[in-house]
Amino acid sequence: MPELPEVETTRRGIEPYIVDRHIIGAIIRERRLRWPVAAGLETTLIGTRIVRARRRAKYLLLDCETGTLMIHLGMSGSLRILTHEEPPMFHDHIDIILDNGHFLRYNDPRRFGSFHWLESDDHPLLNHLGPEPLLDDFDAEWLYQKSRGRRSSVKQFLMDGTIVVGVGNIYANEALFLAGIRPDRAAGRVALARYNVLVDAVKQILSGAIQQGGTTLRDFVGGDGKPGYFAQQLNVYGRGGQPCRRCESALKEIRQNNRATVFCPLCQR
DNA sequence: ATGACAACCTGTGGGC
DNA sequence: TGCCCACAGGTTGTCA
Repeated sequence: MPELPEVETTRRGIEPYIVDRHIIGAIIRERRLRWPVAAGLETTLIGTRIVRARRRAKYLLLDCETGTLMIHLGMSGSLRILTHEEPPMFHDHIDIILDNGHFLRYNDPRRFGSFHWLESDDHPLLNHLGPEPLLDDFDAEWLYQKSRGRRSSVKQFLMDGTIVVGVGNIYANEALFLAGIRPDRAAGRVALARYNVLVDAVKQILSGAIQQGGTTLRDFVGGDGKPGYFAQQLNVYGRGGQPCRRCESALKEIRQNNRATVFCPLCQR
């Protein structure tokens, strides 16, 4: 479920509890995630110290003295801090035990997430990622240049991780609404000036969602176990058939590449 | 190179 | 109440 704001919320939530802590143990109850968890990971982690918690795209990168633990939350993953030991609940697949008695606990019903240990700063999964949407190298010129000749929709283009990372289904819908662009318009037929508006919309939506602690639809919780509050500010996602907040006409819901798309046929062109 | 689609999973909600 | 189907916040790999 997590998109970039939810991953960033998680990172900020766990960071103060894990940075500068030594890992004294790890319990892996279920190794069958998106990719199988490496057999020796428990041993690899023991004794190392976490020096920093970074994010790249939707990956959490826990830099340790001896390497980097790369975590993806998939569709249904969450991480939280336990201040004391608690019996594992259903789908609590991984615990990382810290030297202050705290636990970092990973829960993931659908098991689309992943845990990788990186010896260097480099992994194939990180190699072909596009720019971070909140940094300056994500701009209209980049989108414009990458989109020329593309016949697929601008929404699909925006959700392509080689173009820009971190924009999932919710925020793609929201950003396109804010920018006034129809999601089913061909990416190659959006003018540079409109990509300028879209870039601003993406940045605005994502930073707003981070400020609100992410979007909780049914079960997302940040590192502190609390839900996010951005759902109340969604303009289109999950509102098919309901009135547009801007012009009151009925929002249209369609399906693009098997994902729900909602837009206002009047406000978005 | 691009694009469409299946695949990996479990849980939930709606319709009947 | 219960069953079945569609759908859910992601991403990769395969095939045309």
